[in-house]
Amino acid sequence: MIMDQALFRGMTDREADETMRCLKAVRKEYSKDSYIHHAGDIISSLAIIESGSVLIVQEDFWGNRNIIMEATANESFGEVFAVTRTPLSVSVVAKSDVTFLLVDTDRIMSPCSRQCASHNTLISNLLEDIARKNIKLNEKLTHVGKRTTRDKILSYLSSQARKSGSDSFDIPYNRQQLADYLYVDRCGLSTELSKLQNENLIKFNKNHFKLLL
Amino acid sequence: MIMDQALFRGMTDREADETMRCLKAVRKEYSKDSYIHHAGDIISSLAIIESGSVLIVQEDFWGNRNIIMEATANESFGEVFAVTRTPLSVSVVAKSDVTFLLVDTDRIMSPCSRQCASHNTLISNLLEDIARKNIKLNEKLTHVGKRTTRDKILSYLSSQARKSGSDSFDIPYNRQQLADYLYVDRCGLSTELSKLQNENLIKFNKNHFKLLL
DNA sequence: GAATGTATGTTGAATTTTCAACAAATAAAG
DNA sequence: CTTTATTTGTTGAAAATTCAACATACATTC
Repeated sequence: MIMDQALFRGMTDREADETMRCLKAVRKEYSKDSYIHHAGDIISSLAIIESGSVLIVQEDFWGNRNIIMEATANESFGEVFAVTRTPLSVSVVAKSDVTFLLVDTDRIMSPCSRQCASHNTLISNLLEDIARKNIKLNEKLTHVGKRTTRDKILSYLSSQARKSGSDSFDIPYNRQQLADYLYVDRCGLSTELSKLQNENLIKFNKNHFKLLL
Repeated sequence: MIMDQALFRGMTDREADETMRCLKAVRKEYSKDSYIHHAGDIISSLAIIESGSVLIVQEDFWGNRNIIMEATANESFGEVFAVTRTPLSVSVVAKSDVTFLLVDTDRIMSPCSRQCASHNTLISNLLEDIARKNIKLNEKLTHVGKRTTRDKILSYLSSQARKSGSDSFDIPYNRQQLADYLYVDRCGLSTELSKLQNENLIKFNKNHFKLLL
């Protein structure tokens, strides 16, 4: 269902459909392993995945390849590059056979002749999505920016405590996932968590944590 | 001049002024060291600084204070939190006496009665700014996410090479700034750069770099 | 051009992180 | 309940980072 897509929040299925037609969205198909975008390309459309999935990959000067993330059905990609017309710093590759809708962001941003209300909703949703991603990135950066595993942990736990509004809360990651998120070694993470517990700064059990003053 | 502000790109001074009135922007004054926003607050307006400057600070559970960034005249703050209505993860403090314009983001996002063209420009600019910030954050994260100083450097230099479109380019930082950006020790950075040069992977002189195959 | 200041590079010791191998606890499957 | 798989914790050695102190190069000012 197309309206499961975040960009269509607050629209009925009919409205979403109509908006896509009004914006002249184009359906594209790519077969597994083919390149959808190459690093350096300048794109003018965002893509909404209908089926299949894509990999966002980065290749450095010496050819080392790195998977940044995966996007799958009902997710989108390319928004920020399309909106800013910045040359892509990543490539996009079809992980499986994939179909998606391409929507020109200029068309999204300029008012349409029929003044449809869903058009404004779409713009709001796009802005909100990007802003939300922005907050997440900023947050991660403040954790990751700490020099030691200990400080990364404390920064992360502080922020989770604030979000939950309590000094006692669950985190959405297991140890390996938390280590990946903070860019540290899982063993080092476990060790440091144990130390923090011994020093009575925190208490934890599985993914439930409590901060102590 | 108000139109020096990024959000007013493409508008005349008169248009910018008119738009601000149309959006019922409110002028606020805060005196040095007073809190403009507290972490946890939910805000609905972005702020455009007219004079003075503010500090975006973060305080963790144990009370450690950390300056994230500074914003000064003609810059703005609060956009992403206002747009998403996410509780602030930071506080905003007046670094000096400061005046700014508060603009409600709901009003920005909903079409105004007079259908002014600058209104659409404003929305575009806002979206573009946030998207651009997003790209910067993502980029930094891919560098910072590497585990070793060496890999951080190579990731950063690769991306600069791509941006410049050449294997030979200047970087906009001195050593200390680059170290800060990559969250590493300046001495370690210098050492690693020298190693890379000895291994004939790169050549550099001051802030000019060349990547070698 | 001497003196001062700033940016960069170098070194070794102390600290921290990673890595590998394994132990213990918990969950899932038969 | 037993077996198997998965997650988490622990340890010590190797590798990398930080830190402090200093050397060198370069630019600026008087």
